[in-house]
Amino acid sequence: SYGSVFTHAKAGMENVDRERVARVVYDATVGTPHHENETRKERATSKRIAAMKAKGQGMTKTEWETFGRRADERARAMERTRSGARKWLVVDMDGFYAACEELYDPALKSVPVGVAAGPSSVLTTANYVARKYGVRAAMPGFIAKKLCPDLVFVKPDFKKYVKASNESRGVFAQYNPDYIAGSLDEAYIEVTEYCEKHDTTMEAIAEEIRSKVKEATGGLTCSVGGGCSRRLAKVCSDFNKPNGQYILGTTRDDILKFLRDLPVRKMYGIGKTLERILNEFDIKTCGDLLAKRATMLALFTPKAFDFLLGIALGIGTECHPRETPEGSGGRKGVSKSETFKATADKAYLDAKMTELATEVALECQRLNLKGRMVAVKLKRSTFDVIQRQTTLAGPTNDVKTIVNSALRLMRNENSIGANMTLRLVGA
DNA sequence: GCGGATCAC
DNA sequence: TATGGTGATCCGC
Ligand SMILES: Nc1ccn([C@H]2C[C@H](O)[C@@H](COP(=O)(O)OP(=O)(O)OP(=O)(O)O)O2)c(=O)n1
Ligand SMILES: [Mg+2]
Repeated sequence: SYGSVFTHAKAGMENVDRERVARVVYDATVGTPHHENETRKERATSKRIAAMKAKGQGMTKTEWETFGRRADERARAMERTRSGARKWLVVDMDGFYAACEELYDPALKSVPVGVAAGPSSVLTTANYVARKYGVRAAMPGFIAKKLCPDLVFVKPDFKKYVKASNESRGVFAQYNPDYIAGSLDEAYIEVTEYCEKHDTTMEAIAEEIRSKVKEATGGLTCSVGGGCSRRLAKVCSDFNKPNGQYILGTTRDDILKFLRDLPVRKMYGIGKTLERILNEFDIKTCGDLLAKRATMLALFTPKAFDFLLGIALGIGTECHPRETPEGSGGRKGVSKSETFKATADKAYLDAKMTELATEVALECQRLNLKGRMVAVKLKRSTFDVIQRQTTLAGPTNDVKTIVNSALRLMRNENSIGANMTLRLVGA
């Protein structure tokens, strides 16, 4: 495994013994179905990389020069759209679920805490005491426990998180009622007008917000990033985490200097796989990304190229999504899924699917939404995921229609060849 | 339109 | 012993 998920830098994990983490994770995981599935996916990525490299090597010098010129032209075109006029803040709570739990049980503050449904489930987050051991979100509880035997598990309690979230949002609304709620613990706030009207700065507002959020939530800390786009503000929110802030200057110079040595993995939208692909082309930082723009143009799709070039230049996401056509839409899906002890028992799987599809339909009714498509998700005991979908005659939130479609989709798969042993179903 | 894959949180 | 749940997007066909 290239292991980037559990070993790459995250706030509060700068001094972690990464060798030890990698070893413990590997020892606990090697040979398991989950690990087999991970290596299968990695092989697929290797193949993808090989195809990209072959494409690059098959190109003539002239072709490369053309890509170079075109990439430069795209960069110049993007530069013409550069604007440092907007002011965005991103607020992100520190160790959110764990910090909420500490409010209700202050004794947890001094011990390592992981928030998970159980030791064989994965952690939704860990407090900063636990992070020193390499314990973090998305890590299975039993591995976290190996890294940190004193780890205390706390079960997630969403009521607490929704309450704290609402309290913090009350603060954000004071600066812009049209703030964008990312998740429960994160918000994008455009303060361009507020700064004008009140003759103030992002720095000052960030200080205020941090103080007011702490007050409003009864003690939760957050970190704030600021910049001239949502993308830059977002990456800055992590820069001085926890309980810190970083405001990036808004000139081209400020931005390119900041990006030059910033690992690409820090940017929203670049995950473990894309990081690995970029690394194969000797791209580790956003600065590398800019330097290798010709390679990017030659090997990635136009959309992916634009995305990467935007990251390299620090351009894009300056405006409120409301100002763009795509951004103004509402919710696009409702789903329920559940993991259980793997089984091929058709009666059990049918009952589970019926239960979940019913919940989806009722949730749609509650939200006053109708769906044009029903999809089911099946995860085999080998961890590979199968999705099947069907487009309905017309939009519906009728329980019978949705349940029957879901059952048909699942049974159809389950009748092909041998019965599947499943560990998860969803609709 | 469908299915696989990736990503964020 | 054991690896979550929800929502979204993109790509290739
Ligand atoms: N794989 C994940 C990641 C996060 N979360 C939940 C729990 C987190 O508390 C919350 C916020 O996610 P963050 O990425 O902001 O992480 P934290 O707030 O926990 O820590 P940090 O201080 O790094 O922001 O979302 C989750 O359920 N599953
Ligand atoms: Mg957070």
